[in-house]
Amino acid sequence: MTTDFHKLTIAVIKKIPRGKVATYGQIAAIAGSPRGARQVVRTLHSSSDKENLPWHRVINSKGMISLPSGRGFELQQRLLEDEGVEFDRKGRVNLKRFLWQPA
DNA sequence: AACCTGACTTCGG
DNA sequence: TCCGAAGCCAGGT
Repeated sequence: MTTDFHKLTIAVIKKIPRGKVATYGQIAAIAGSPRGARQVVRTLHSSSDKENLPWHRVINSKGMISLPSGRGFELQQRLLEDEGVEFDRKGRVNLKRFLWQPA
């Protein structure tokens, strides 16, 4: 897939600072497609490794990790905690504090 | 070309 | 705050 959206998405994800998180929809919007959250997912699936993307900093709008337990969930949560991102009792991140605010 | 699927999101009850 | 339904987009079959 070689669309502008794809490239932009990669570029945007690379900018997410350590200790912060971004939502799929947020990234999609910045990349120019407010409704493209699902495309962001594709990009992660296809280029997270080769592009060296901080995929663990991408979570859903509820502030929760979207991966199924046993297939990355634990890893993602650990990586984020290592960067200082906190999870509440129900595994949610306080977006008020950790959401990346490009500005 | 139709149909299915996914690391999503928003909205109403 | 939680749950279900409906909307969305693009790639794979």
